Amino acid sequence: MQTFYSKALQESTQGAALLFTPVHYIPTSTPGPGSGSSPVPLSASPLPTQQSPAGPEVNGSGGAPSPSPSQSEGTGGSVSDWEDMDTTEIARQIKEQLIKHNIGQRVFGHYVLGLSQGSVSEILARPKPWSKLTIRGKEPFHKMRQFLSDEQNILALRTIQGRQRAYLKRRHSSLSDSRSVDGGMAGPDFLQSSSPQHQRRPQLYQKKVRVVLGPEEKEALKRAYQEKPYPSPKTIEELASQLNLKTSTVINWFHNYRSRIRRELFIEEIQAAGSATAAKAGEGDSWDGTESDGTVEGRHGRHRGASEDQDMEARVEAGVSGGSPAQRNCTTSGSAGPVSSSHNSLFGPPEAGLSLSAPSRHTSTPARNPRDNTLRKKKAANLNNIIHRLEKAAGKEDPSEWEF
DNA sequence: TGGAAGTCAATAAT
DNA sequence: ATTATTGACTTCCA
Repeated sequence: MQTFYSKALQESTQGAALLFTPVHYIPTSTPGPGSGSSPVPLSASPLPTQQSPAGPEVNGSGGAPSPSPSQSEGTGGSVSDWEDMDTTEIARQIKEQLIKHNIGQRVFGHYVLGLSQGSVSEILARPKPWSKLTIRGKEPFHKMRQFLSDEQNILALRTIQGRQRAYLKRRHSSLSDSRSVDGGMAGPDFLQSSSPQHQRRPQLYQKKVRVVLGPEEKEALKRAYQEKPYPSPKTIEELASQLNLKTSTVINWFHNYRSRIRRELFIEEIQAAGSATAAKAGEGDSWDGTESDGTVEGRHGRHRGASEDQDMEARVEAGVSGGSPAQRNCTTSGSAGPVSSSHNSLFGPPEAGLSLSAPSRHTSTPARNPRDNTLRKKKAANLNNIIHRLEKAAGKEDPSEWEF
């Protein structure tokens, strides 16, 4: 039924035209390269989400899981918020389809979701539970579900992917000497967000250089985080100067880190909910058992354990198992020492304890007594974090308690 | 003003 | 070539 694009095949010469009209894509900030020549056909192709409240029929073939339409669940009945969705399941099905049909995340993201490849990767690998998503965050899932509802969608997308590859291949071979087929008008818009374009018109804009924090810096930041997930401006300043980073970088790092840890916790929640069994075993303290000890770890071990690489964490964690941000922050913290001390700092005003000092060299020091230390630190850090959130929630935040 | 959520986009890893 | 990671940025909200 609801095909995303109806734009049937096109004539188009260079295969530029597509079956799909990319979902609306509104470049918020950076007028990227070619923004002038409208890189992405901002076709106002109506968001599937918005127009048809995914009626029951959606369930049809794709088999997208769609629970009973339990009218707007809380979020103020916005257009795209009608019913619950099993985000994990949807993500799973999408991944399955993409793999099965050999469709890349970039194409899928561009034409179906209106998102970048990186965003698609995240959404598919770590979908947040529906209840934690904002209206905006739910949109991709609505689109994905709708996408799954009609087999034609995947077929059309496959066609596009095929053309794209063919085009790129052609270009590659015949364009070795920077031809200009692009000159006039960039090739297929699907190239829009890909790097090749940058190479084609390097002049148009300055490629942003990405700051890459070194292992020591990350290490120090994580330690700092462990002591204080919400550092004061003063602390941030100190961190920045000590690490020789811009304060904005430090601020961003904390934002990102907190955010990513939170996401892990969300994910863990649903997993935990899924398997009540584990609950039994773990017992003990709900806070640590639930929050970040087991599941998150496992998850991560699978997802990024390998890539955690460059930090010593990898090694230390190896002894334990995985390496989620959450876990990392706990595991990592201050190498051997902090264990006990970190405990203090967690509940007391640790300004003093904030030691960015020598990032304990990772080269050696594998996990010494990993399990014990890491677990304890993990719990402590986690508790610290949770307490903070509770404090906040309770509206009784006491700066003297949490800020230095 | 600051934090959270959501993304982008550079780039590292596969 | 594709996917995963992650620093930076935008938007929204309290």
